[in-house]
Amino acid sequence: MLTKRQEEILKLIVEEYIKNAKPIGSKSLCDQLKCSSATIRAEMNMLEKYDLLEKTHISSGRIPSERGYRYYVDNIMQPKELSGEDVLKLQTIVQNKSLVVSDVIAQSMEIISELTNYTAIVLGKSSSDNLINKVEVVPIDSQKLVAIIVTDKGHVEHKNIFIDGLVSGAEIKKTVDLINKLIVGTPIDQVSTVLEFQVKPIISNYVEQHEILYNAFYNAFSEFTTAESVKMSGTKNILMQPEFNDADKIREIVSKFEDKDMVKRIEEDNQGINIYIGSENNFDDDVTVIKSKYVINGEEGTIALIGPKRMEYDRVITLLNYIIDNIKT
Amino acid sequence: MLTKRQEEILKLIVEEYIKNAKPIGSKSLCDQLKCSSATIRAEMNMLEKYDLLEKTHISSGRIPSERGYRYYVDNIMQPKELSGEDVLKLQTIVQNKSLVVSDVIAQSMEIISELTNYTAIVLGKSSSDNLINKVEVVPIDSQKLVAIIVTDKGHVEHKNIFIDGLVSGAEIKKTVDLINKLIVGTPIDQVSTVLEFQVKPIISNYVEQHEILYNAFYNAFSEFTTAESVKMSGTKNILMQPEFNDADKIREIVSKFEDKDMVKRIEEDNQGINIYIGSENNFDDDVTVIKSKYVINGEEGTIALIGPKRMEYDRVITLLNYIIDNIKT
DNA sequence: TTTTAGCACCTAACTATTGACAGTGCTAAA
DNA sequence: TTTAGCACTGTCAATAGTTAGGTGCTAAAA
Repeated sequence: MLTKRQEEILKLIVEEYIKNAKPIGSKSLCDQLKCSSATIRAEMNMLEKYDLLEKTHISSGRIPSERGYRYYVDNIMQPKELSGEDVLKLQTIVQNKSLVVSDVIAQSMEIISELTNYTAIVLGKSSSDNLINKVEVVPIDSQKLVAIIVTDKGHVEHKNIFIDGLVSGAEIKKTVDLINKLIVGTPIDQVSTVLEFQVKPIISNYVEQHEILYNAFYNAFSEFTTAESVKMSGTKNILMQPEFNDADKIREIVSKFEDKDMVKRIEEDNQGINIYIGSENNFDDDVTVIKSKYVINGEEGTIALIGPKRMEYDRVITLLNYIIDNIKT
Repeated sequence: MLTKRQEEILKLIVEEYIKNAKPIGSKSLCDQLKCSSATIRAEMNMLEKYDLLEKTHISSGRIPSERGYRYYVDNIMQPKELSGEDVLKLQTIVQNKSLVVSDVIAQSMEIISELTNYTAIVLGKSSSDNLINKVEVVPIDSQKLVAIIVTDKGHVEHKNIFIDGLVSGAEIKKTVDLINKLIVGTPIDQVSTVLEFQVKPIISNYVEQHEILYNAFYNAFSEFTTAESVKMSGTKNILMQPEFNDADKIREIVSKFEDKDMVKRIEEDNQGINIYIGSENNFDDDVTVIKSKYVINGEEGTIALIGPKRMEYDRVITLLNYIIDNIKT
């Protein structure tokens, strides 16, 4: 158990380090704690024993360890009031009624990325709550079609279909009508099931070249469900942080950002704001990932901010909460 | 005018430097030129006077200057045969019939980016050759619609429409039918003209709340034409080059890549493969941009590769030419 | 028992200094 | 015209010295 004073010292060190990214020496805390540097050094020593502080070298000032940040986040940090400026910028997005939910989220995260100078990520997932509202097929030429699916939440996805053989327009239209009749109202992740168990058994009764057509549509539609969107903004921001002042480290992070599989590992399962400091996250040991799943009115996905471990935790949490709380259509 | 031997020396230096990014000393060329290092030094001295070679410091070996690369590209370089491996990888994309032209280009450039380790950019522009094939509007709720435009070339774009007022579904449908009747076959960049001069004058005859509806659709559709796509692949590749072994330079380039306005400056007006070495391009003085406009079957845009100034010019030109020549639907 | 002053000690970061190395330009001879 | 020889130059890496900002420990003070 930490004493009051130890907590106070930890708090001061974490907050100072978040501001300046420079190790904090004992002398600089004398004023605020009204005691000598020797006393503070003794306390720092204890905090280092508890693995809450670290030194960069044997005679350097202290910086928070991962556990130190964790303790700060769990026990010391106070929720922060949003500054008027921050609210103002977010409000204009959040209250813009002509945007669909997914755009509100994407644009809000862009703003937050600018406000905080961290990197924002939005992982969108077509929720199973999205029901097919309409399927439209537009012929391009004799062998190519464009299939468009619109969901009840306003999602639009399209896919090119290549018909491997000669099929008349009338046959295609019959197929589309059949699919439309059976598929409207289906959750987007069950489209291929409906195709297989409802469309397939009866398509041969109505359509001549049913095999070619069924296969073409099945291939196209089976991929709708897996479509996940990844939107990033401010990728450069985190690279500007002084802790990444190294060509190879920057390259490493840029590579990870470019690797969509790596970015998708950010995906979050738990509700609420979750914080993964350094090795706690599965993206990069030198960053903190703070993220939240959202399920808003049928939209589902993850919003995340990636910053240095010395992130402005209180501010970021408040900003993310503002979004989660205020985007409800 | 350069002598045969001077050209030979320039050629060797450029090609060697492209391979290894290390300054070339006079001694290393003795074998290939069958003369002493002193002779070569004298020639190098001439080439430096002509501003074709540079030294990194007073007693270093030589590297090509921008003019040196330019001379090499214009006068020395020989077109390169495509290696079997390169062709193989590109063929599978180029010959994939189920892809629309824009996807073939995007995917080919991805491959080229991997093959060369440079950064590939595809700037797509909805060409005025794209004609509206179909306009579809799907209602989401009482105030939101999704409008979808499909062109005859298979482009799909969608836009959310927010109706600022209470309008019945029947009125909306009347509007859409009217628009559809008048707009099909219109070049995509003239949609707003058609709306203004053909739809606006008569919409009041058919639709009750014509002002609200006209404005909503006009706002949505006027933005279709400006939609330009920017696709990049292998952004990290160029950062891996040894000449960018500096945190700040990497940050600068990443920032430029993230700035879409900056990337759009890559856009090319001229036909054919064009090469902009260092300060010749308007993106970054330390890179070479090699690019070409393409107009293929109604698709229009720019493909570009960004690499270090010591780019494998011959190989890149051949690769880009392969794409331009082989993608014709 | 807690706090403090004082001191020995530590490391990073900066500044020279040095020698080896790889290259140059110039000159005089081939 | 070419070449060998030589003086010269900048980079790089290793080494040493200095300073600044910090520490831990101890013995005395509160």
